[in-house]
Amino acid sequence: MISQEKNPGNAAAPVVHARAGRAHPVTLREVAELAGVSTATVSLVINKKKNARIADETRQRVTEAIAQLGYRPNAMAKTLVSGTSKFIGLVADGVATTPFAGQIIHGAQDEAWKHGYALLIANTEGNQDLEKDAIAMMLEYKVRGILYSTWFHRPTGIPDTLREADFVLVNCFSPDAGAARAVVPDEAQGGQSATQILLRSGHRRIAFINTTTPAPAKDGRLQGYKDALEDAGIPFDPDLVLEAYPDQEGGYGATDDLLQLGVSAVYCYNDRMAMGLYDGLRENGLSIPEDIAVVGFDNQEVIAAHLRPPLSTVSLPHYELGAAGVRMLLGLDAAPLESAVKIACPAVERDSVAAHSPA
Amino acid sequence: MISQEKNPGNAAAPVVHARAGRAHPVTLREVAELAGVSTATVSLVINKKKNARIADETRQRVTEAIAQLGYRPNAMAKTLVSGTSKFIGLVADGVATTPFAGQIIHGAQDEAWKHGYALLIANTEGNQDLEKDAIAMMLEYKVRGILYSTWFHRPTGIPDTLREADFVLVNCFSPDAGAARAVVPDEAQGGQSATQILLRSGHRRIAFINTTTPAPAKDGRLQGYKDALEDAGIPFDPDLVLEAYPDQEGGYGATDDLLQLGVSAVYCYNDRMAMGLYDGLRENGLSIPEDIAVVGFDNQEVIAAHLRPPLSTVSLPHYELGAAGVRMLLGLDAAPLESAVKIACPAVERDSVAAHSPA
DNA sequence: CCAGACTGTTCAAGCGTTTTAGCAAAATTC
DNA sequence: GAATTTTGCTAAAACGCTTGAACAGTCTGG
Repeated sequence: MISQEKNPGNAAAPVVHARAGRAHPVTLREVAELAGVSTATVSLVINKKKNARIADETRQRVTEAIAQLGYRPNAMAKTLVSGTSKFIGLVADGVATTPFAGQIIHGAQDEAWKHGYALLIANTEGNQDLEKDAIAMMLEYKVRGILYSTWFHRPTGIPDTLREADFVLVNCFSPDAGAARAVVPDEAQGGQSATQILLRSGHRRIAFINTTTPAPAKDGRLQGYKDALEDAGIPFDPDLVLEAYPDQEGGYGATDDLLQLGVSAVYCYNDRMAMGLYDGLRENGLSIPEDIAVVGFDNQEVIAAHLRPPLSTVSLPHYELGAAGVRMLLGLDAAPLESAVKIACPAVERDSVAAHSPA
Repeated sequence: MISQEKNPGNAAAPVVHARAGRAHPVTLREVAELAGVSTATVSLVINKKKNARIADETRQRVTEAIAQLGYRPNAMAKTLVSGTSKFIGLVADGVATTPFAGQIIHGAQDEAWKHGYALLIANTEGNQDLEKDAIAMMLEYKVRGILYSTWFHRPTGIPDTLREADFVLVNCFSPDAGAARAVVPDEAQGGQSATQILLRSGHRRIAFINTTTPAPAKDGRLQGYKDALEDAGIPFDPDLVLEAYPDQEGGYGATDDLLQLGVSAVYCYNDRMAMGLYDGLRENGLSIPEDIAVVGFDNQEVIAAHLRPPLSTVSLPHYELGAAGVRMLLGLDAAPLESAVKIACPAVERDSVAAHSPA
């Protein structure tokens, strides 16, 4: 029963070069002939048109012919007729390159698929020419629309050619409001959630190590921190906000300054920083969360879930961004032109913050 | 100069819903009419056919008409005529989900693009039905071929429908040799390189913490370790090989056993394990690389490059796998059917192994 | 038993290209 | 100056499918 049936009559055939023997792909006409009907009828059967009146017996015959011949519709021909394909383009400046941003692809893919669309992706690495070519290609393939995405949340220009298609910005937005539909993560809410994890655990004096790199995330995450403090009735103290380069080294390097602050908890701009900080804290003989509680941001699985102790953080909703982008493109979600739609960054609590430990 | 020109005559037009005003995409015929020639001529000009004899003046006129109308060829129509599209399908069981495996997409994309092909991707999460649909879709779109890839190196079955296309296995292979072209990482060479990093640094007694999970990587990486030792004239000692679950917790958990061994260096099955081991070692007051040298495997950037100290490791060549897969598919690289082509896993030396420190 | 309404199916035009064969005019040859 | 070649361009078929109009039959109701 070793899937032999597929290749009937190949007794002791020599190793037929992998590519099966479909010299001439089966067409509608051939199916029609075998079933003894017109191509129109076959088409009607295949597409299950509701207004089509087809005798059961005929339908049966056609179905059999299709199976027997192993017929596959030619999507290109279909598209030619209909004018638009079942493709959604995804041009990215580096989602494939970046570990977690890949989830944008994943989310977009799943959602697109759900609605019968396939993803056509192009990774441009920020190369403008490549980008232009990629968009042109997508246009030529008559994509339903294009998702223009960036690997980190930022403002972006909109290539002229992009305007020729229906498009949505994902994880980025146009500086001139009203210029384009867009979906981005809600940095402020995320920052607020992160801070609240600490607040809920009883901490009152909380440091924030922000990034040195200017970006919507820098402002948003800080704003969220302020919002959370305000809600808790704690005055914002600018001295508790440090800045460092947003990677492990930056976090590690901020250790000393942080320790000067006399805080019981710290919220880091991202998980990588937190990872570096773990090392710094440990070197100072401090333990997490007993001596100091830590939360990160991004929820970079490979890191956050496996640090010792596992890091409480807030998720950058890449998957959702991709999915929402598709829904927006297809007009399933509301898509205000005035401003970007914000997707929540849900908190992910792990063990770097004690259940309840007033300082 | 704010990219206004594109939409001429829109004085104070109301917010025209994003989608530009291309009611009827420009066709070849329209270009032909404007240029005062036949569609055949326009086609000839566009495709720069070498045998085509076109007067410079005509060519000029056509080119202008194209520019003026903003004509874009309809790729679907083209494909209909030619029979195959400029698509290469990539079906993956989880490359988008997995951080670094995303590089397979990236490599495939770049290489495909280089040859004028675009990537059509489908992430199936291992779902067989989805996979079948994905392949069917690709077949319907007349892809040039399909790359069938897995997120970790493993043997795989070949879906029947896949056989209808030209295909190459990427990061996986068929258990029945000779059944399919495939490209995989050279685990043994990688393991050997990893071990050699340690050997070169003067270590003689080297432990290997292998994974508990059966996989080609498990066997290959062990084999490489043995090979390296043999080359160095060091007898293989099975007692120096431990096993643990291949993540941070596994590495951490292996610390005690490792310390019993009295080795000066350890080679971990992967970077995540090494990361956990770092913690375990540190807790025992040991420092890396002074007290014990460590090398990992995979070169998971986010981790390896940013541990303290940065981890020496060996790269899993995902990008290359994707690229090689495409080349193989297009017949640019030799593609033996007997066995999978192996791609080297290059060593990446960082600071977790001292330059030269005989135990 | 006939007009009208269904039912089941086919005709044929059209989607936007590519491409081969062929035609008229211009250039070249002898 | 006729014969031949070359040049520049076009007609039209083909690619595989969809779809609205049209056409025979078969039913129904009066």
